[in-house]
Amino acid sequence: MGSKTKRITSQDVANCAGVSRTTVSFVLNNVEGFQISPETRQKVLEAAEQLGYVPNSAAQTLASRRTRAIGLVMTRSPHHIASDSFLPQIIGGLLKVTRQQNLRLMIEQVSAEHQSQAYLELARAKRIDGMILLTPRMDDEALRVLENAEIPAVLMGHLEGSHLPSVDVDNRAAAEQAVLHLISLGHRKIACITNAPASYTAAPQRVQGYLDALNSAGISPNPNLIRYADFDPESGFERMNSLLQSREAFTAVFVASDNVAMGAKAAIREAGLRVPDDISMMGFDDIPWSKYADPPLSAVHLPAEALAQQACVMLLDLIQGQSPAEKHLNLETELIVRKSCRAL
Amino acid sequence: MGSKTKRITSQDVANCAGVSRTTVSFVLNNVEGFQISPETRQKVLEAAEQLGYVPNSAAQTLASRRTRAIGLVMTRSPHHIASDSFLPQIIGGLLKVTRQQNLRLMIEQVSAEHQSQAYLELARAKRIDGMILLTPRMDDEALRVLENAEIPAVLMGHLEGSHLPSVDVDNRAAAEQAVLHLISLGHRKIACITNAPASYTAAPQRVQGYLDALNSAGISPNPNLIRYADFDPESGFERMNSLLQSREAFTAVFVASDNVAMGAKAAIREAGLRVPDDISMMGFDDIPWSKYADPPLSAVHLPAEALAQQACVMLLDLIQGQSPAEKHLNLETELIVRKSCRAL
DNA sequence: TTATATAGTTAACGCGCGTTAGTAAATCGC
DNA sequence: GCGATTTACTAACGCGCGTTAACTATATAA
Repeated sequence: MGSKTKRITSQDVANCAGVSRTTVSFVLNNVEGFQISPETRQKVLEAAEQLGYVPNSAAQTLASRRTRAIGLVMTRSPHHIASDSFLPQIIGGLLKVTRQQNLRLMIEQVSAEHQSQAYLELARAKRIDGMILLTPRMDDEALRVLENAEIPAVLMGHLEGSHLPSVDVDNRAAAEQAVLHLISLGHRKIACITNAPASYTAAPQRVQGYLDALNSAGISPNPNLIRYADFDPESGFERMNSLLQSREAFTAVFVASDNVAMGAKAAIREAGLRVPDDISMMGFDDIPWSKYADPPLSAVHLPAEALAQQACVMLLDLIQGQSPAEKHLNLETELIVRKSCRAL
Repeated sequence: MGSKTKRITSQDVANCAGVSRTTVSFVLNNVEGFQISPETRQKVLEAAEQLGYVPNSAAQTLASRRTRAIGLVMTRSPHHIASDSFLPQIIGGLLKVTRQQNLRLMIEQVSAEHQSQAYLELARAKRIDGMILLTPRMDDEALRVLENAEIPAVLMGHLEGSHLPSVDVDNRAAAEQAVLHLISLGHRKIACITNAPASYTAAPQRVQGYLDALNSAGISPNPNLIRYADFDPESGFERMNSLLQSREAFTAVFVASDNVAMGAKAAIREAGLRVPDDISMMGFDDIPWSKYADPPLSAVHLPAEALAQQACVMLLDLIQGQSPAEKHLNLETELIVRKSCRAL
């Protein structure tokens, strides 16, 4: 355990086992097509075990041109990341796959300023074999560059007109379903607070679902009842205050993010109103805390872990040169009815 | 932008600029002690820019023996990670530092089974220059191995008897302060639900603070009022139910994790009781949602981002061979009084 | 004028490993 | 018993870069 022990290389293992380094490599990597006698194999494995040999991954990468690592790339600021109630589920889902496939997971945050270069450099530097892109923005020009490059990448979310493979839910349909539920309870004046600014694709999609639900019920949408939030509870708090102060009447609100909904609910409470007695609330995402909120929040369940896992699987296909079975995978959502909506 | 463009190496840059590869390396890495004429430097920079040269990090690592990457190592299961309301703050804090230092961040999850090897292999594989260890467990023998190895590592949390540098808060004192606040409001029958099983160091420390507060107020602790939760809201829900069903009387509860507290609060509500009217609740961590809970949760504020940043800074010192200024850094906590505790 | 320092640059080695082309010995067919 | 095959292994190259030692040309000192 001394600290001056030299690094153990495959050459050391070879010497110890009395074979060549090539043989060590063949044995340890289970290379097909080369015959290794059982006793030689055994000797090598024992030597490696005894010396505590761990291959140097930089050398492996350099020689094999594969890093065995993938990147999770986020475009949001560290501040927003800190209150992202969704991230743990994503990371948990990714870790499940990466551990089982013996991959490493790298977290990258690229800022809006140097996006155009960031993606490319990430892959060109060969730190990762491919990447999963979180919450893409429609105005992200760097993504266009990615499409023309040879870099394996999977989108979590959907980007209109992009050929990048993607994993997503049908945001529009899910939002429509949620709002239809409110309508079925008798609500007709329904407000909407988005999850994010309009430049993030999911936001307008969910708004569209909201509008479609209203239209299909013969309710003409009131633009004054729509607010665009910005991911965090603070923004939900503000937007709800804005709605309440607008003096537009509404009996229910569809908040396209549970995280934002937490803030919105606080604003309702501070205004002396109650959920669902005065205002019914429908969320979106079904984060782990929604179930324990007061009242328990009805919401569209987003299969976050499954999304992450599927994205990871697709990415692995891409890395291995196979185009994935489905280029744009849509996972199922589910409407979870709890106690935040009441019938009129 | 063709996909068949060969990788651009420093040799290409050298050829393009009409100099040697060595000169390219000197210019691009700003190596001291070698004089490069301004015009040569300029030529190299232009060539690199024009060709879109991005150094291959595997080759850099192999040659320089530095990865410019650090790892965040968690021992908890992917399932627990998914509901960790704390993780985003940690990652956000780390990203701030790593971006500014041009480092990469790797997320690792080591399972309890092969812990003993895991830490060592991580570093020996030279994927990372050092690591930050989250929520260490007291019975983690692999950590002992780390201490004797030459691997830069910083603990987030404290481990009794470990010489590993650490960043933490004074859990005992913070918990004591929180419970003293309850006592000052007149509570004398105070229950306690921990954040985690006793094997995670922070849990017993916070319990100790709870006990110290009671003792200093001349209240003899009731062991029947203590429950050990398991990180997530579910466990909080269960433990609170267990407390309520025990028929032991209590007017307040100290929950040593806001995340757990959310579940506990739901249990109280489902039992037909109210916070703070029937039971006052004091949390710990002050996660971003506590402020928006109903009622807003009083809690000890844990400077999560700052903890992450400090851990990162210490780790960088370690990697550069300097022992950090303070080996065991304790950051300040703050008692945030909101509306979940009432005076008796 | 000769020795010496300095500025500017490069040849060449090594980091640790994957992999191809090849070698030597054992086995086989007839 | 001799070439043809199979079995078991290895020498040697290259991945792309950092870095040391050396080399050339010019300026300075003796």
